Amino acid sequence: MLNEKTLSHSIECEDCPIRHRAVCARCETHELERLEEIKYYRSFEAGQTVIWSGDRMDFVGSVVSGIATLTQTMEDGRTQMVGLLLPSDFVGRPGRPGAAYDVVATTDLVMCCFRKKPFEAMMERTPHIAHRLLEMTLDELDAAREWMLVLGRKTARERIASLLTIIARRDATLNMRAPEGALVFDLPLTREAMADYLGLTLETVSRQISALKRDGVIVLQGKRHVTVPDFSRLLEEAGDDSDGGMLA
Amino acid sequence: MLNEKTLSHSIECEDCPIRHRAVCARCETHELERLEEIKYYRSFEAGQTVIWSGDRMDFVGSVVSGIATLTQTMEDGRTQMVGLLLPSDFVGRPGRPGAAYDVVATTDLVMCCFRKKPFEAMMERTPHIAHRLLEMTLDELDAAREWMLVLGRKTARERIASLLTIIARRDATLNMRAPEGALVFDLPLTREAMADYLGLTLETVSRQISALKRDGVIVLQGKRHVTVPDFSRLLEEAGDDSDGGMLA
DNA sequence: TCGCGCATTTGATCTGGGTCAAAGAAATTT
DNA sequence: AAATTTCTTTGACCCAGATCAAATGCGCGA
Repeated sequence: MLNEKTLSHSIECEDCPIRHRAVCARCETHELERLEEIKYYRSFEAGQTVIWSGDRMDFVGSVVSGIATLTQTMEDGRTQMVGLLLPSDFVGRPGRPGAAYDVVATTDLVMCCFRKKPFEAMMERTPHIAHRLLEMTLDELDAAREWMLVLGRKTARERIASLLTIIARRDATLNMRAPEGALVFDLPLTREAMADYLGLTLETVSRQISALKRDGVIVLQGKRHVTVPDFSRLLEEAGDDSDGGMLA
Repeated sequence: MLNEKTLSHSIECEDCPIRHRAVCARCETHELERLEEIKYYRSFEAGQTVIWSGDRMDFVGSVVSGIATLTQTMEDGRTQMVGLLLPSDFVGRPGRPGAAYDVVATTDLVMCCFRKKPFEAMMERTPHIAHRLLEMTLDELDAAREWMLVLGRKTARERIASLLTIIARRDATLNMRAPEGALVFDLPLTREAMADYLGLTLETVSRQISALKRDGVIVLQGKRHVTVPDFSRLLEEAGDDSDGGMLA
């Protein structure tokens, strides 16, 4: 979540449309130049694999634009998405040699990367970076555990609503509220990708989205553009009555 | 996992049967005394709640003996375990005011705690502590994501086998191998607690354990004492052919 | 504009695991 | 040792979601 505290501890990256959440600009300004030295950009097309699970990973970085997914695959082909990477999200495991999951670009993707060795060296010298990373990793851990509840105990309908909730909360166009406090956003995932995230089949995803549409919880224009007329209703459907600070 | 690297970066705590994994004794020995000053022990009986989700949490610490669980509960009573705390596991969220989950002792439990404020202050001064905590949090994140695959895609039988695999790998008596490379351990959880971890009902857990017994994958003496005659067979049943370093 | 490929929807049927119910088996208390 | 409670197993039945199959867009290049 891009809250005030997060932003105040971010690097200002004049090239990127987002601010890196990994390091602290305010406290360690003198480190900025060194970070700039080891920074580079990588672009990927939709569907391209950024890195395969188990491969050596010699960079860390953050998503500048586009969407990527972290997925695990079993030998027989069953796959489970274990993370959704949106702009400003961090990728990489400082101190770990290899990638633990497949990282796949689901839309065209731009990443801002830092070479890993120098980044880790800088982390050694700059306590705030380690603290910032710890903070971010705790956030990811919370998100993963929240998702364990979704996967372990929620019904298909609740899972869809939970996913819509997450996307609504994180989508940038969320600022653009329609009248009456409605939320408008685009689904960044195919039905199949949603199914992989939700532990369902794509048919079930499609059916439940149709059901939510039929029941007036959401309105669909086309297949991807979603309007949520009443967000608290959606939260209720998600089986989660904490509004997470979205509403007053 | 208690590997060599982990132990070398642990505090030697002469009172505890385990070594704290939170901080680095080798590099920052001068900090040991300060840690000792803010250290205290807490005991809990089986079934007792250590802390409720949302409550203010003024300590961090690690499990000395016994087992605790992290659980999330929905308003209607559905619960999902999101973490299993075994001896040497760390509890607490440095930098976060409250507990995110219910922590419940499932057996009699002893914890070695540090008051949070001074611990955090020490973390500020001692880079290795932040690094160690980052490392541990990355481990927990991996475990949580691994479990997302279990909850999202595995069958009931595979889930049971996955849980047995985890317990077998972590149980101390694992060193005590029976002849022929068999593994012997005790289940530290009731059928209901297993169900909460696995996203199943206790009846399904019971049935699948019976099935694994019938098929010779495991042998049960009583309800809790388990012998695994062939660990690679168990891994196969878990749908996970990486042996995680257990076997040569 | 047509036609091809892909994403999505919808239908029909099947099944793994949930639900409800009851009967053991241990552990604990009296 | 008998009684009570708690944990576990097993059975019968049901249903949410999977599977298999077909139709319906929808976008894009020729």
